[in-house]
Amino acid sequence: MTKTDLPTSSSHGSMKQNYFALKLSKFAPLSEADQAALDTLAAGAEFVAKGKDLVVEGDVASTIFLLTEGMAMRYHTLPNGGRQIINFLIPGDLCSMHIFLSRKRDHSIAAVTPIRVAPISHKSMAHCLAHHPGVSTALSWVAIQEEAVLQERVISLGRRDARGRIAHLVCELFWRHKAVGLTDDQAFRLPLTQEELGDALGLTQVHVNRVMRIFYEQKLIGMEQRKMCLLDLNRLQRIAGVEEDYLHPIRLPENFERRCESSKIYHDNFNNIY
Amino acid sequence: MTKTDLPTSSSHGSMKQNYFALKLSKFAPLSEADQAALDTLAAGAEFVAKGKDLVVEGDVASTIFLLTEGMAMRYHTLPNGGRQIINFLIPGDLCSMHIFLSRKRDHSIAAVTPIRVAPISHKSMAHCLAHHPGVSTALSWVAIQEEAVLQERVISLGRRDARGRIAHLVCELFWRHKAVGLTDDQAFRLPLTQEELGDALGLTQVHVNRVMRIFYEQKLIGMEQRKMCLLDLNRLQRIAGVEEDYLHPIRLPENFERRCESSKIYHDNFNNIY
DNA sequence: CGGGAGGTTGAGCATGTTCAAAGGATGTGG
DNA sequence: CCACATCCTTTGAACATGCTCAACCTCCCG
Repeated sequence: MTKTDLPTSSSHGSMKQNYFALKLSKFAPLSEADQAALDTLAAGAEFVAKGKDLVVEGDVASTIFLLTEGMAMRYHTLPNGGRQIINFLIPGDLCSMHIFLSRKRDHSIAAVTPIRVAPISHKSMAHCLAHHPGVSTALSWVAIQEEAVLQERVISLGRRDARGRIAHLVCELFWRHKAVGLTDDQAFRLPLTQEELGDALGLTQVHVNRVMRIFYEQKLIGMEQRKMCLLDLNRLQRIAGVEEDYLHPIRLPENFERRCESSKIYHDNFNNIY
Repeated sequence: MTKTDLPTSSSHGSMKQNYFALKLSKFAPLSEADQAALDTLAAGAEFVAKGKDLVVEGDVASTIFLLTEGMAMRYHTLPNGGRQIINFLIPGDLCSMHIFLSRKRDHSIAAVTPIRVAPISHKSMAHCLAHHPGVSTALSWVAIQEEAVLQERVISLGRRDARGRIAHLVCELFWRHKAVGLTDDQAFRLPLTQEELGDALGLTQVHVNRVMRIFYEQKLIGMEQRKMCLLDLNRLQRIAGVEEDYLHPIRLPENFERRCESSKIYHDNFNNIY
């Protein structure tokens, strides 16, 4: 399983779907030109083997990566050997533009499955942002949304028990996959080991197993061939401790249109920093 | 203790220190004009009583608040009544510009002590960003740094035990206070109850107490009159699981100057969203 | 002096951990 | 195509960290 096929797209067609463009389009209207620009960015996708580190410290001013296929993770290794997975990346996600902030070897990004990433130079990113206001707007929203997800993780780790954490993570990943069209009804590909889940949730692999076992028995979730199916979303949400009318942060904010005026966004920001 | 004096500035002078400007100046060089603009922003500070909610949902497009004195917190309440404090705000911090993303009553901001906040309208913020590139640059860095802090919280909650979490939080708060000149040698004001610490750290008040008790006995920290003193920073860092040569994310990135070119930053971003 | 908020302490308990071993699944090399 | 190796899951039993409940203390402030 090192150089085999990339089991990402949930389905049939072999037409290459641009998940990045799809995701951004949910945050701001994208013109034909915007779309084309995004396709260009995503074009030169390269293969990276499972388990390989994509980003390590030192690459201070290196490239940004756009994940086009497979799953990756951002993680941190503690002095005692423990690992905390900060979050998972799915197709359409950018590998944090802020990595350069980190110090030594902590806080890297690795491929969880075999993946494909499109390296994007700072220059071409800056160019794209400058010339495609829609993209800029959308990316700003993406950044905000990412922060919201991080906050949810804090809440999970701080105040939810094992059941709640697992239920919540599964829901989160489901919503995110859905946002890029990578769901198949209530199911989506979840190629994570129980150990990886544990490292993201602050639990041991053994305990993740036990809880998931119970979830299976209670027909809350189903899993086969690395495909996870949410059999009772409502109950999962209740276990996760999200309100009845819970709307995931991953969605358009209300009065969205009102706020989308024009112009580049991230753009100057970006230029300034890099 | 509802309307008494605000016990913020560690010291002597009654000259009003602009912590916001001080903080930003560590991220980008600020001109006289920039400084003046920041002073204007921070000018109309209003009093808010301890325990009062500053920001609740619904204030979608309301003002931003700049904390000038005292301590506040961002928190979330779970359906079961539990509370997770996402982070603490100290003088010079902005109350997240992204609150409008949240939904119902979850995720509010409250005053932990009596505080003073300067309300900033979107318009004046936008104006400031547009005309003061240095401010824009610095604010971008602040946003990045905040995300880094959030990540550290995830790591703490996920993979550190009670001792590590407490040691880490205490160090973090120390560094942040130091960055705005609110430390007095190894000491700083920490007006948090053990319950609040627990709610930030995913622990119970009782357990926070027990661990801190041990820290006192081991002469790791000292506390009197709500003033916390780090008696052995190195050992604390080791307990927190931060490397020997640990440099807090809160600092200028290496090759910083190289990256500071010019121009507005946050600016367009901001205009677009609000 | 009395009330309240916050800190301290104890005893029993529970959720989740550790260690260990065995049982699939899957892919590789012979 | 089988056999082995590896990685992942499953399960059990003992243990431990941190929780709950409950009481008491202490200091501040009115």
